Amino acid sequence: MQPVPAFRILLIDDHRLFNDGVKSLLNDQPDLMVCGQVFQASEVLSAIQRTNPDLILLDINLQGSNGIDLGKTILGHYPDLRVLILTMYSQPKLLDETRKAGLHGYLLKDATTHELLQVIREILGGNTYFDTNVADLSSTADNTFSDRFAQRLNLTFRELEIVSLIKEGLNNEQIAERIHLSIETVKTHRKNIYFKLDISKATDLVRFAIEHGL
Amino acid sequence: MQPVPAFRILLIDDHRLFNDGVKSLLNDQPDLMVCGQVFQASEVLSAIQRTNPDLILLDINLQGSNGIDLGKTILGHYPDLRVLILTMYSQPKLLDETRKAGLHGYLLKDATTHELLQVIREILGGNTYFDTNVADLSSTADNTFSDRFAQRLNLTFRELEIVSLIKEGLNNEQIAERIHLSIETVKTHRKNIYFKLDISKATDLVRFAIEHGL
DNA sequence: GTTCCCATACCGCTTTCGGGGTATTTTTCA
DNA sequence: TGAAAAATACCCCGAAAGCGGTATGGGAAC
Repeated sequence: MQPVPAFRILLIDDHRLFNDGVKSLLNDQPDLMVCGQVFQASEVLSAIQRTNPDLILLDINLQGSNGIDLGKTILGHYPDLRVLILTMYSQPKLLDETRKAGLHGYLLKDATTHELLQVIREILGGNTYFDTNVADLSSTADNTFSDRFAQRLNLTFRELEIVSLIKEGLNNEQIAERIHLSIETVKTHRKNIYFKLDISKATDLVRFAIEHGL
Repeated sequence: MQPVPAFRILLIDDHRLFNDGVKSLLNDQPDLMVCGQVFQASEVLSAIQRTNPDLILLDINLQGSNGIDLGKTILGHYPDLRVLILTMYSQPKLLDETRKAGLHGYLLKDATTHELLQVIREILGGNTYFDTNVADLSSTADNTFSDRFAQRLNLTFRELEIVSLIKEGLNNEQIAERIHLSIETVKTHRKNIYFKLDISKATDLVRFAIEHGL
């Protein structure tokens, strides 16, 4: 019936409806088939053994564990498997962890179906894909984000340092202590940062910093 | 072609993949059809007018706004519409809010497809359905991401609303205007939020909100 | 039917932030 | 070797946030 065997995909997501929905979407594709669905982290390894998948779609938010660690575990046992993280979390930190864990992709759940299919085929073809919508960094991120943003937004290194500390929740006094400056200097830097980013308060800065992975 | 016209269903969920998945599931049913998909709260009313649905499947966690309020608004404009909340949040309080808002159902996203179809038909038949699996999660604090729920569960609905507005960058005055409260009340809520989350300032809150997808 | 929680609202007081400046010393680099 | 940019530092002042209270009405819960 199937002239070329389809790629086998295992879905791991404790949201059954999402799981079912993706299954339905994927099974519409002639070259892809869902070989199994898992709703709990504990069942993953046995399901892999049973269903022999080529690719695993893995949610981060699993009951009892987190998807990135689970992905790492899976690769430890089955190094040839491809693993794509599929998540609602648009967090550069998580994307970074995913990359560092050696997983093959990170896609947001608000991607379109078309994007999902593209990414799946990309990964099955041996490439990786890390959603650029998570942060403004290209898929070939070899240099630090800071450098890129420093240039783009004309933030100096000192300013970036202070952005980072503000993001961490330090106030002017704490920042001054931490990097051995006068509070007044910190305030000056802060003012300059606000001016350059065209914002007016710390909450804006935190949002900006997190959204841009600073 | 269709001897009996199918019920028309409008999907509102900013997770496109979930949206597409459910669409695919529903369109497999002869008596149901997805008449439209909406990814943003702002587009809902015009989409209803355009697509003339019988039932709306509504996520709670829409960017910026919240599904329950949106559902209430929808019923205000279209009282004959049926609205089913479809959410990942297993919170009795939210279920309760849904019921009080006069919406017709509350189903968890980890329901099975079969359950979803059953519930949809139940609601289209004039009944309501409120998921009995909605558990008090206060006891299950085990995995990495449970803090997202655990901590969030301590926040009341009003508090969550204010968290969201603070995250958006509004100050007390603006929040007070937006949701028609006294500034003093907003300050009180803010204090309570800080206490519950064990933080002390707005930047901490923004970080918390973003990291936890609020 | 009383107790607890939530949402509402106010007061006073202190600290921090944000916006307006100015100014000196390094560093960079053309 | 100069000019520009970066880093440092200070002043004033008003606005906002944060912290300590107290209080009341309405539901929900038990």
